[in-house]
This record gives sequence, C-alpha cells and structure tokens, in this order.
Amino acid sequence: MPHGSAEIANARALKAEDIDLDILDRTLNFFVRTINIAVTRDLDRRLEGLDVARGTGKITTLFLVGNHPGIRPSVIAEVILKDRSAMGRVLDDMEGHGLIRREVAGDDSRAQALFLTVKGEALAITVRAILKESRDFFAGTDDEEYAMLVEHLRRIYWRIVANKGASA
Amino acid sequence: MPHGSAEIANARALKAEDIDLDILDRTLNFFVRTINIAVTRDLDRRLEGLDVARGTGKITTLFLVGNHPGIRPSVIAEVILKDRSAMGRVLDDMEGHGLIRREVAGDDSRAQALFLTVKGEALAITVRAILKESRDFFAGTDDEEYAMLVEHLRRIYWRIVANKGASA
DNA sequence: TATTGTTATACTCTATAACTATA
DNA sequence: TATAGTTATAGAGTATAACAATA
Repeated sequence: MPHGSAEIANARALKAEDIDLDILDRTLNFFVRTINIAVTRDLDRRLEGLDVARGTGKITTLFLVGNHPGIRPSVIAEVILKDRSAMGRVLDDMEGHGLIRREVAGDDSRAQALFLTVKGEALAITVRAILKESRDFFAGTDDEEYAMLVEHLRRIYWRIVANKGASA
Repeated sequence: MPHGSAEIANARALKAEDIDLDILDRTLNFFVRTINIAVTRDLDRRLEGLDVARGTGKITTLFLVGNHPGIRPSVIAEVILKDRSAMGRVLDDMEGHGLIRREVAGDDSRAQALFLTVKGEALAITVRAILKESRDFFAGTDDEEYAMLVEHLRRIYWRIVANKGASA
C-alpha cells in the first residue's frame, strides 16, 4: 500500500494489505519486538501460579542451575543478558521461593555456586512440559519452518552473547 | 552437552557448546525474548535524545499516522498490540512533544482522527534513516538471511494481529 | 586495581478496572 | 447495550551508580 493512503475505517478484521508499516515492514527489529509482546503474554498465561511466572530469566536460570550445578550468577547473567544487579534480584526471588541454594564458590570466595533444591528440580520438570506446550503458540507455523527459525535465531542469539549482549 | 555436566569456570568467552539450555534451545519463545532484549537496547541507543526514544509503539505510531492521515487510535493499538489505555499514553506523550494532532473523527464523535504535525513529519524522516542503520545490529546476518527472516516473522506477526494479539 | 555480588534509587512499562461520552 | 477513549493505581522490570569483600 502506497504512503499517504486514505483513512482506515476501523480495526475490524485488520489485514496486512490495509496497513502501511513503512520501513518497519522490512525491519527485523520491529517484528522481533512486536512478536515478543505476544509471546511473553502467552508464556505468562501458561506459567500462571508457578514460582517462575513473570519476568525474564527465572526459567533460564532454573534450567542452567539444574544442568550445571555450581554455576555462578555471572555466567547466567551473560546468558540471559542481564547485569549482575538484575541477576541478583532473580536469584533473591528464586531463593525466596525455595527453588535454589546459594553457596560460596570453593575456588573464589567472592563468587557463589548455585544449586537447585528438590523443589527446584521438580519445578524444572513441570516447566519443561509447559515449554513443550508453548509450541502451540506458533500453531500456524509448521515443524520445518519452526525448526528453521529456531536455528537461525539461535545463531543470532549466540552472536549477541559473544558481543556481551550489546550490554546496557 | 549432556545434562548434569560439570561446573562452568567463569563467564569469559562463553560459547554455545559450554551451555546446556535444555528445552529452551529448541524453543522459539526463548530466542525471541532474549534477542528482543538486545535489539531493544540497541534501538534505544540509536534513538537517544529523540522524542520517540524508549518504549514500544511510538515509532510505529509515527509511521502509521504519517502514512494513514486520520487513522484512529484503536487501529494503531491493534497493530502494536496494546490496549486502548496504553495507546492513549503513547498519544499523550507524542502530542506533548508536538508530533501529532488529535481531532474528533468526522463520522463518529467518540473517535479521534490522528495527524502528524510538521515536526512529526520531519521526525519520521529522521527515524526512517535510523531504522535503516539499525540493520547493522544484525551485521553477522547476510541480506538474504535477513530478508528471509523478515518474511517469516512478518507472517507470524500478522497471524498474531489477526488473533487480536493474544490480548492481555 | 579489577572482580563478585549487593543495595538503593529513579524511571518506565504493564495490567486492570472504573469512568465519560457517544452510537 | 456496546464502543472510543480516559483516568487511576498497583505491580514489575530496567538502568545506574555506589558499596563491601575478595583476588
């Protein structure tokens, strides 16, 4: 649709053809940011009532601590693109819910070693099942396309991590 | 890397091979959400000092009002996946900066018709150039891959809009 | 002197519900 | 009775800088 087109009557049955997104229509940035809003809402709904609901980082932390017992906060912080301050809050929250344990790292007493509690281990299993179901959010995307997108975004993601997450 | 692997020494030169993301590694959700963090930071930096910096929706609103003079808030709200309340705040902000004008819609006095001011028109041109530059954030992704990803995510995006954005 | 993690603060976004005016 | 937009509020995430302890 050309720029400067006529007024749009109302929001019923909005279609791509009716809307001129200008350069945003060729900007990955826009689509990532907008899809993120919907994906986040969907996940929040699926996690409702669980101790890891709401907020980024708790789920990733749960799995990282589970799969890498003794991992340090600063490592997780890099993976989830947070600074140490924000990471500390995530850990406070999870520790408060009895999901993780913080110990002093054996080789460096400034650092911490993290471990899941029994409760944390159980929650990881529940959350893993929910994440499998969250595939349904992309119901209109077939398995091949889904896997392809994961593969490409994974590469982009690790490139970002390597660049220190375009840190704030 | 198998689950339950040994402790990771530190965060220096983190690599995909060192980290077991569990099921997140096959979950589009995770990559969209994490890439979103970095992409948002990058854009915030590029827009620093401009009247549309920070917060989702202002840029899209700028282009939509520019390309669809007389468009209504509720239409924009659907495109940016916000509710009317959040949309109103975006418009308050933009009106306060003298970027847009709100008029009563001719055919429905409950509704508003939105227009860009001269200042808004000028800003749209500036922002369009900045968005072109924001392509650099994905410097490790070649043009073909970039265009392919845009195409796929665009389809997913419009599917979300059609579903009323998995509204909150 | 650099690093790990903590604390405090100010700012912003989000979700929700109640409200008005008009259709 | 439904819709367009507004207002108010409570809850959460984010960015920043300053701090204590250790390396």
